[in-house]
Amino acid sequence: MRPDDLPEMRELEPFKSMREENFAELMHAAFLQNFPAQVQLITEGDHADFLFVVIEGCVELYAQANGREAVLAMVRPIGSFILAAVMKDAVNLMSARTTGKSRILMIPAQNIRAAFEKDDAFARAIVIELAGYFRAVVKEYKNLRLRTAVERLANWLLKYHKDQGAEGMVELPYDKRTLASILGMTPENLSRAFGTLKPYGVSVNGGRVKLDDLESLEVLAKPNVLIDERTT
Amino acid sequence: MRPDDLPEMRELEPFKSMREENFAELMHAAFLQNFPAQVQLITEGDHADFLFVVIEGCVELYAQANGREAVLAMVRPIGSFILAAVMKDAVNLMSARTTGKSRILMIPAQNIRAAFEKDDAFARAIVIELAGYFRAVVKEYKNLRLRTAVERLANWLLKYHKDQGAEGMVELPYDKRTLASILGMTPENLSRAFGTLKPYGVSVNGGRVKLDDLESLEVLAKPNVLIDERTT
DNA sequence: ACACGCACTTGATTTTTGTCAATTATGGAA
DNA sequence: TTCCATAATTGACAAAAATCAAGTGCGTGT
Repeated sequence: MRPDDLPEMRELEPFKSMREENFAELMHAAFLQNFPAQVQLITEGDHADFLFVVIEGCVELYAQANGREAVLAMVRPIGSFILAAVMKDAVNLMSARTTGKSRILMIPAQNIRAAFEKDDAFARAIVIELAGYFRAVVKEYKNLRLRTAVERLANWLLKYHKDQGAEGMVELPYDKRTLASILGMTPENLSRAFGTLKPYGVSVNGGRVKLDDLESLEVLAKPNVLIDERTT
Repeated sequence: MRPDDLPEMRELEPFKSMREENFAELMHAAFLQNFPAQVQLITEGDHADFLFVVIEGCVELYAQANGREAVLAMVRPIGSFILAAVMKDAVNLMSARTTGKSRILMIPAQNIRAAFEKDDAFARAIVIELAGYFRAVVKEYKNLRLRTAVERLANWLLKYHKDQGAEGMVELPYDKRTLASILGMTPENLSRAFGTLKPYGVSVNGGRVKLDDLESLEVLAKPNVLIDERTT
């Protein structure tokens, strides 16, 4: 790949802080691939051979055990995944599949690690990146431990409502079965959770959710910066 | 503090990789404190002013919301906590309290960040440290999402059984209410979970648990390296 | 338009987990 | 030792969530 094919990559942490020559070298080793929907990119337990960067489309990170499956996160442009496994030269803890047509940059793990050894600024940027990832999972964990399913949905709605301009409307970014799994519940339970939120001004119409009474929804949800805030 | 007061600190990642002068400087800025049991060391939401290193004793990391409380982790010698918050110069996502008499090293956050800027090897060691933390939380998250309470207990027993020499006996390292919270259940439920494990050769006597039928316990638990292994 | 498949919903039921209350250990301190 | 506070257990019950089984609705392709 040519280093200037993806100017937005250069703007992305942790690549922003890299020395030009190291960035160029990394990009030369990388592959930019187009994938259709529902392609398995990595499987949990496999060795992490690439760092993945989602340039376009959407990727679902999930895990399986005991006949159960859980969606752990969705990665949208421009976001990377399995950085921790790459840095530790270890196996993936999650699987990944595209949920729609996607354009994905694959950077060989050994090149990432080589750049990490060579480029001090890159190494430091990765610290901040990983610290952010760590804190994001801790928040997800707290969300699951400290809230019921209805509370998780209510807070999810408030968060995405703010993201989407806070105009009394939330557009669901994925289908409901995926949303249910992200929120740690079954699709049936998500339907019912929407039902219990009706008295709080929440009305669903396909992928559109109308929020008519934010005050009472917030009373129910009790949003918490130490769980819901993305940047904190 | 004198740099040679704690030789074991020097052996600990990420301090092992530090240049001698930087380590000495860090240690000079640090405080070694003795705390009795049940002392609140940090509170979630407060700014992270110190990196904590448990030298002796035990510290409980926990979080609260919606009138609920969850123990997220126990830190034993020699382990550190809130590294991510220190690196990001952010607020703590968890609270911490001593569970018994403890000796704790407190290193001012700005000194950690200064050493991080100055010492390239230290910066790189922190990457590995944080990547390990990240993967540990992901495993905890998967444990919670993909297993029932009884399965979590069964796997916890198998893990600690191996830790303690695999001699058919597990000594509980903390009281049962704490263990219950670590496993994401109520104390009442933990009692009942021990009850359901009785047919699988599990018998409890105070803080001692006897495992008489590891084979059938493993059939029930279905241990998974991508959840239960500490190092992977 | 029609039929088909699929996502979603709804209802009935079970399982799992939490809550409340009452007992029963258990481990110091006097 | 006895007493006391606390931890742990047990039972009855309630709530939350999962499961199973129909249904409904909706968009696509023919």
